[in-house]
Amino acid sequence: MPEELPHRHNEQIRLASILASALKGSRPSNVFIYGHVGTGKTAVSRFVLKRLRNEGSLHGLVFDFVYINCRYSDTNYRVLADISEHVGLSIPFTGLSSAEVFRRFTKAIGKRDGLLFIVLDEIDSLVKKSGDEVLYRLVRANGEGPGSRVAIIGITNDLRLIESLDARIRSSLGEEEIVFPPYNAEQLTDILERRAKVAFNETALQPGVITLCSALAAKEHGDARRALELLRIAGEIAERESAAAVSEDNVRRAYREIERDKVTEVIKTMPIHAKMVLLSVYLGLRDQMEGPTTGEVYETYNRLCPQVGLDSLTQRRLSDFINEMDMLGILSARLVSKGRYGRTKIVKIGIPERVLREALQEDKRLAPLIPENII
DNA sequence: CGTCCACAGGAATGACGGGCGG
DNA sequence: CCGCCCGTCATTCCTGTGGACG
Repeated sequence: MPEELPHRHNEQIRLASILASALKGSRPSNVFIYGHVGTGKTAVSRFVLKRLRNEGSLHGLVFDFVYINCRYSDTNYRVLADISEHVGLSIPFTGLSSAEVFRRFTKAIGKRDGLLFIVLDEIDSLVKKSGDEVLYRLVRANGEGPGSRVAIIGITNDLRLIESLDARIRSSLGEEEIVFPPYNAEQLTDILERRAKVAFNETALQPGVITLCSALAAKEHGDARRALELLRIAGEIAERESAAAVSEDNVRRAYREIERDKVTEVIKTMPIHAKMVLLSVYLGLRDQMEGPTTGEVYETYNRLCPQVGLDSLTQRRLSDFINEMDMLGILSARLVSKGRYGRTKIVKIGIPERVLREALQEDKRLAPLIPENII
């Protein structure tokens, strides 16, 4: 991790100046941070908070912060549990009512001094899945009792998130807003060059490698994390082949490899019914170029299930699977109306066929169902 | 211009595995 | 051990709907 965050100076200043009122002893505004993935939202927040904590201790003030990634803690309960554990409580992963956890949390925090910053990263996945109840509670956690107080920093990739929140939360959480613009290709190049200076020998990168990495990443909303990952994987590929230097071709291979690994990992960990749905879509694809409808997928799925000794689920459940995989980009489902002949979704595979086959083959239970020949 | 298809997707409900305090 | 509540997964029942057909 670098000591500095290039091209994010303005954002650091902005966030710092909002939070700095804590140094004067008052509770800083809650902050909402917007921006695409890999635009440095998380890094800047952590950086600023760490410095603020240090600065605070110089002035005899106690600042603490919890970082919670709401993609993994995506229920009210888990968010509360995570925060509570941070302040020294031990909370079982299930068993308590969330009201109880919240009560314990407010009690514990009342006994502490200072200010607790709660960073809720990827807050959109929490709100989408579990609503905004926790947010409401946390926002109101302040007035209750003396002792320490909380300030909330919400981070989201979804720019429209705040509209979907309850008005009371909106006004309180969105007291301040910061938007992180994506990095452009030039800035990405600069970031990569700084990092490459540390990570690679001077001659280890062929000309054009860094430019290609940043160009590929710039296409994906200026994702700096992706750019760095590309460079690293490309380096690993070159190393594996004991090449003298990383080539542009290595970068392109890294690009494909990253894509593939991400997808197979996701598919591997899916429940078997989801895999069966995926396979059904794949088989449906073989007959028609347009891709099967939900109904057709369900038919195939129903036919397949008994062959592996599985009870089939309902079509309602299956359509949830299709939607989930659509969100993940494994499938692409398009809502079409065929007028008199109904309204359905046309489902297609969103990943290279070979990748899909390999991922499905991993599961011994459905391997026998996968046909030899390709479309 | 209304009908009606083939679903989408929301809401309520229930089974299940689990932890809690008492 | 009990009664309670949790999250997760799944079912059942339901209302909503874009647009070709008649």
